[in-house]
Amino acid sequence: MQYTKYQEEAINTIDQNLQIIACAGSGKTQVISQRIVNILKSKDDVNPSNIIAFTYTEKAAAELKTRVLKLCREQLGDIQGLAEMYIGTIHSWCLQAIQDNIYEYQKFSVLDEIKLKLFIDKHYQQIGMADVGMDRYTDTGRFIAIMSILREAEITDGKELDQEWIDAQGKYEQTLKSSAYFDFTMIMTEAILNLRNNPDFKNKIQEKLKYLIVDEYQDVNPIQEELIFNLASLGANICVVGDDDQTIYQWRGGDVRYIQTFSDRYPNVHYIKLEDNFRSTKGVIDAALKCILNNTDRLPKIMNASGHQKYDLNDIIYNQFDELDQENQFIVDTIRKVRSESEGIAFQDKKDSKLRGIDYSDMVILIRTWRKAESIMHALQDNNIPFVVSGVNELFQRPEIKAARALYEFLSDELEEDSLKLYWESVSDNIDEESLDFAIAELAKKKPKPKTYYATFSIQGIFWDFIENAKLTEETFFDPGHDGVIGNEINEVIFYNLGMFSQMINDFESIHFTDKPSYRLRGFLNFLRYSADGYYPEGWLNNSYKTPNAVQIMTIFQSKGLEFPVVFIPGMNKNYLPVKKPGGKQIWHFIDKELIKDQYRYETNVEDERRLMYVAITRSQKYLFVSRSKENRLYQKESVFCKEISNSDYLISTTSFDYSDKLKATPESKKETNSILLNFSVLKAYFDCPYRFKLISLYGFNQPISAQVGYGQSLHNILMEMHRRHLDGETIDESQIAQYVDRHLHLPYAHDQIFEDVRESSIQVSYDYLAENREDFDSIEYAEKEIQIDLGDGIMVNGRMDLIKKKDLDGNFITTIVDFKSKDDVQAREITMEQLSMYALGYKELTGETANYLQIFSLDEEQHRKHTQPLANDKIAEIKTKIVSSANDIRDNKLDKTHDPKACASCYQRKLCSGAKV
DNA sequence: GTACACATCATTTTT
DNA sequence: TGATGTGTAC
Repeated sequence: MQYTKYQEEAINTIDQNLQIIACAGSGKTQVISQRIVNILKSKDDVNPSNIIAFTYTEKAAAELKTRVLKLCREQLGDIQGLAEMYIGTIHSWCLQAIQDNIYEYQKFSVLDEIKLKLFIDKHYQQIGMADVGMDRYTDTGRFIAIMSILREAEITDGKELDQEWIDAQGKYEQTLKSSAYFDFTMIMTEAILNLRNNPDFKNKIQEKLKYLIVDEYQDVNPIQEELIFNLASLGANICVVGDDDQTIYQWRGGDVRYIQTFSDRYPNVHYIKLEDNFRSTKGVIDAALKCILNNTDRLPKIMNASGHQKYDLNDIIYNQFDELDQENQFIVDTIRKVRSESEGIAFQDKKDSKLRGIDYSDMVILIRTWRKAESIMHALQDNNIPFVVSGVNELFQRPEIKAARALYEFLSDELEEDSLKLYWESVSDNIDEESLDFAIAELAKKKPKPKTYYATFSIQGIFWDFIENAKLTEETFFDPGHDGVIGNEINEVIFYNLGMFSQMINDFESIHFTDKPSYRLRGFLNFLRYSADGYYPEGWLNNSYKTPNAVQIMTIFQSKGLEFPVVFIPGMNKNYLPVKKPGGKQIWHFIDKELIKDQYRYETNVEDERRLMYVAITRSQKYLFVSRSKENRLYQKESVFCKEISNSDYLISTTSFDYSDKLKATPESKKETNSILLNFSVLKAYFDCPYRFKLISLYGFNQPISAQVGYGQSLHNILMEMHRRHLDGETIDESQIAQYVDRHLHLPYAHDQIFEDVRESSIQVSYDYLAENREDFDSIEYAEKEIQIDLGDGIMVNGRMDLIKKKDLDGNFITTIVDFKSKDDVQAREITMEQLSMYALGYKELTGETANYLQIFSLDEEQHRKHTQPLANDKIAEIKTKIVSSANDIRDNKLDKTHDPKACASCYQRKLCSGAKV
């Protein structure tokens, strides 16, 4: 790999703080990755665990990780402990840090937006929403927004928050904490608080951290900057990378100023600009610059066209039409010109790669708002151009979702039996009538009575039973006459959507499981009507790891970081980009605008929107088609950005251009392998049965919640504290056990009596464990150790080992990997052993050593048993091969049924499966 | 050219 | 609920 002078300089600046301004297409990720490898290479006292790299999304993290690991393998060979390098989001680092170091937080889980909304509505009074004059349900979203702004933003100097809001904030956090929940903000505030006030915590972080790298630094908000500043203050070298022209997350409080003033706030900063764009032609770059130069608030910089892509006439076109249909027709015609039936325009991905014909998946249509997508989708569909869209939320229009909802309307007597039957018959003609009648009859028996015990009523269980009784499987919905959307058969789409419905039930019941059944049922229907609608995406893109060969339609936001040979930016009208402010109730109706420092950042302004336009244009490697037409009343006039880019000499208006004399080649999708990140439990499901994996991981069918949920995890946490404290040099004795149990035992769905019983038995189990194993404690090497395996080719597996023991038998070290099970399950033993041999592989990556024994330790109250097996010599190589081939099958969507009676017998998902053999 | 009434339309999304 | 476009009156 050839680096430019400035890239080289960035890679080699490792003893000084570093700020990199990286323009679009400047090879940023490659530079960061190479710099990390360079640190490991040239610093003898630095190992992977000394490095933390923050990215903004999980996806970006996976990409960076893959790149770093690849370079490490190439340049450093077999290096141990790479898993201990942190590459991930700020949030997950914080969560990991506090859960790893503060025992109380191990039982906590994080509420995502929809569950948080359910939780707040449930605890409306207690949580303080009523006190600030907000209405239940209708204002919840705004309450959430205010809670995050109050805690993530800064308060204007000299202003003070009203007491009622301070109280509400306190109540809100207290209520969440008492149920062992975090919201996204608390993860960060807790980490910062502990860095400041908890010396043990601070020391543990400080001991390790030597290099901190922050990608996408331009999008950092005040609380994140505070965390970064605190971490850097521990004495770490800090490197930030970003482009102030690509700040597009201001609605999260992202503040360009942090990157603009970095060197004022951090000492000894070396400043490097990467101004070579290797992605796009001179024409694309010129158009982008003509636009972004109108922003006043930016760091001075240039952008050179330094790549191999060459501008040709008619590459960049801007057209205006009178009618929307004409505009869409232009898009269709252009797609056909670029890629016709058998040939595509020749394109060269890299300087030295061979020519290939542009294919559908090389083209993207970028939109600012989702309402723009519909007419384009129709035009493409009518012209048989394959396309994929992600983020359309019309799920509740789908017949299978209406039918699933009807089950519960029937249960709560809002719907007649005949109507319910009609709903299901409209999903597919193939449903067996007799089975359907039977399923409905069984369903009718489950109507909740006033005294039904909550734990015997399960919305999820009812759903699964209905599917089983009605004999609904993926095959049922097969319909050769009915086209699914590209890449997916219609039956896959329907089953995916039913899986999404299962997800909705799970989200709801995870908050409301202990509600009285009749009340819970009503609540669920309201949830579907008022909250869930519009929140869950329709399933025709995300149900596979495979990217289909199709034109992609996505928002400009989603396109950040991607590149395409061909980019369309349609609908370029005033009020669309820059977007018009929406009406309706705003959070500023409830809190004083003046209160929040730089409040304007949370509202979009023209410069923010211009940055979006800039991001959109710079996605293109060569072809760029901007267009507009008069739509409805709001969209009559041309966007100001069109006038700006029209100043570029490279931009032409024409509909009669011709690509026929261009060099052609056979269409061929870009070869790129998506990184695939698996964990051990997902892989375990795959080993059992690939189709089971599909139902769980791709379709999202969730098993019903039970009153005992949490017991196994609690036991793990209790033992972990014992082991960890022993490792820290403390003496563990029986007198502490009750304390550990009370700290960790968390059964969110158990009533008082069950809780007491489980508490008693947990104490007993822990007591016995300690008595029987104390002697062994000195041989503990790790307790709850995160491991990660990199199998190359973008395949990564991660997981946690419960316990590693290393015994010194007179100079011979015997290593045993232990997995705790709360129940002795004879059937699952074999599969658990397989899981343990995966851990052995992880252990080898971590330490370079091969474990000797694998042990399953069952913590059954009646009989605590150990099953120990030696690790066979060839087992590690064997399991490695097995994981790689599994990962490749997952990538190719080869997820067939096992038909193995043994696997089917212990599979809960068999209720949804046509191939189950028991 | 401007003031005003009235009709029309209505974001993005990550953790 | 609020911003914008259109039509009308002056």
